[in-house]
Amino acid sequence: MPADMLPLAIKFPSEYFDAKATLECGQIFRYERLKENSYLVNSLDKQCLVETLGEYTYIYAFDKDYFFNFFDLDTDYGKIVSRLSGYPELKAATQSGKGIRILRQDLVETVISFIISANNNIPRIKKIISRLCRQFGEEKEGHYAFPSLGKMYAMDFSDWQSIGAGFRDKYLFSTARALYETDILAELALKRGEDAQKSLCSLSGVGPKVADCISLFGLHDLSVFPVDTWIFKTCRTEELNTAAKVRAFYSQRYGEHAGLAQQYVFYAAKQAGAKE
DNA sequence: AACCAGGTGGAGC
DNA sequence: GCTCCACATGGT
Repeated sequence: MPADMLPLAIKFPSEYFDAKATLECGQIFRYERLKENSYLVNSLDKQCLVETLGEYTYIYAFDKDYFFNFFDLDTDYGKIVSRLSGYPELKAATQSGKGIRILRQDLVETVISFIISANNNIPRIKKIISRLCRQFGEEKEGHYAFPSLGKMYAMDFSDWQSIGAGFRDKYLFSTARALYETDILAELALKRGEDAQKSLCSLSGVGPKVADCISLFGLHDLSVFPVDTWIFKTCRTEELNTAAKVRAFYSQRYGEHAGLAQQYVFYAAKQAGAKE
C-alpha cells in the first residue's frame, strides 16, 4: 500500500492514541510492523496504515469511516485514564499504556481469533490467522480478507487442519458451523456481561478467558477483566489464588473500565518481560 | 530437553 | 461444584 496512493489521512493527538501500544497490547493479531511506530493493520476485508509521529498519530486508509470507528476515536480516553490512574496499583501501568485504545473489532473475526489464541503464543497466533486469511480469504488490493462466515462454514475439517492450528482445529470447525447455523450472533449483539459470557461459553473452544476477550474486543464491553497466564502471574496473591477470584476482584474494583485497566497491566507486564 | 505460550474439554471425584 | 491432565506446534 504505497503512501502516495492513499487518500486523506485521519490525524489524531498521540497522547491517547499510540500505534505501538494499541496494536501490541495483544487485542489484535492482524498487524505488521513496518518500522518503529508504523504498522499495517487488517480488519475484515479492509486495511490501513497507522503511524505515530511525535504529537500526532495518522491513519491512512481508503475507508476512513471504518477505521475511525475501529480505533474508537469518538471516545474520550483522557477521562478514563485519569480515573484509572487514581488506583495506586495502576498508576505506573496506566501512565506507560495510556496510548492504548480498545479496538472495535468484528465479532466473528474476534471469536475465531481468540479460539486460536488459547494456550498459544502471539507470534504463532499471528501466523495461523495469517494462513487462514491467505488460504481462505478473498484477495483484495494486495492483501487478504478475513474469510467470511459463509466461507468458513464451507470449510471441511481438513481445511481447518491445513492452517496449522494444532488441537484447536476441531474447535474452529465446530464453532464456525454453530455461528452459521444458530442465532447466537444476533443474540450476542443484544447481550452483555454474564449473559454474553454464558452464551459464548456454549461455543467449542470458548471458555471463561476467551469469552472475556470476545466480550471486550468483539462486543466492546469494557467491564470484563480477562485473566490469562500473564495477568494471573502479576495479580495472584495468597487470597486471590485462582483465575476466577482475580477476575471477580478486579472487575468489581475497576467497574465499567476494568477491561482497559487489564490492557494496561498486560501491556506493562509484557513490556517489562520483553526487556530482560 | 523439559517448559512455556492471552486455556479448554473431559474424566473422575 | 472442584482438581488433574492431554492437547499440536514452535520457540527457548
